[in-house]
Amino acid sequence: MWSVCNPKADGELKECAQLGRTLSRLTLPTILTVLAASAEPLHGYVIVQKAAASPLFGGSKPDATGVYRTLKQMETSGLVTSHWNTPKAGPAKRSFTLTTEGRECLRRWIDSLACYCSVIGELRSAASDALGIELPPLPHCDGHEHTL
Amino acid sequence: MWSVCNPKADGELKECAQLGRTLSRLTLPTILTVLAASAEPLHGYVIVQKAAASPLFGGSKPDATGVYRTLKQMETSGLVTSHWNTPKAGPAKRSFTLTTEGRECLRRWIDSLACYCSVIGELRSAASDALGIELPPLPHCDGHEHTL
DNA sequence: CTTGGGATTGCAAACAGACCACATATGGCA
DNA sequence: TGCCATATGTGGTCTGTTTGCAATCCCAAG
Repeated sequence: MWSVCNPKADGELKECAQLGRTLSRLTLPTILTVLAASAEPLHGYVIVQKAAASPLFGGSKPDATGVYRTLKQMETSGLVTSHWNTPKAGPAKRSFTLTTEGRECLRRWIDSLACYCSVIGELRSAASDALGIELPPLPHCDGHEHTL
Repeated sequence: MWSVCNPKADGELKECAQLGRTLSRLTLPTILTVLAASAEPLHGYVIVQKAAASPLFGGSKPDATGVYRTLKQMETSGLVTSHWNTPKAGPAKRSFTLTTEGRECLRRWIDSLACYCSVIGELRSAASDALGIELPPLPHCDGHEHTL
């Protein structure tokens, strides 16, 4: 059903922890990262493919609608620019390039992500504390071999 | 405006990374943890206070309405039980106790949180990779000294 | 003519978040 | 005595975001 990560069998988790599919606000930094990792401009469709390979989506493609929407919103806020390729052969494609601002934004996201991580980590350790068990080591989250 | 964590000045982050206030799905495990950490049953009002001290909310109280609603939903799904205290003096209070199922659920959440963490960590390292900078060490997230 | 890459819009269900109003109870202050 | 702040619990509404689905369009290859 959802895909962030699945340390246990599907069934066991479904019982209880209702995780969101996408950690719900991480699509944007994922797209930023995909773009930053690429030498050339990419068009939306390719971004969807690449994003699918990211840890966030763990192999299953995110809904293209959402990606296009995010991309548009990113353009209006200046994180990316786009231009149309209208090759003689093939459909028109819109290619997106990261702006300097976009790169800056991603740099900031690195800190934000660290905060997310530490908040979650603190909650996690508080939880195992409260249960009186020792903090289990981070399980190796499989289900997706990440190559962004 | 929001409070998860603020490594930089407010302004700088607001520009770009739109973090949600609550990482949006972590209220439930927070409540579970608060309850698990307490020897006696707690009533809603106290849970709100204690949750406010958790890393998630970083000092600012979550909306009480939401907490009560979550609590109710948790009861119908068997994670907590409640009973009314109607002391001679003082208003009636509803006290919540974690069930075995609730404790089990929290245990599962510990794994889920680990996954969140590792997904975010991977994204973070992919991002700094893509930017060609080295992974900055986790900044110390202040703004709240956590004592759940 | 169907399939598939590529982009976009609209809609609707779902949910989160912030309020507000209400119902009690206690204790303190003027 | 009357008013108010602080506890406590609950219901309702309003607004906004998420998000997935369906439908549309273009073009090319088979």
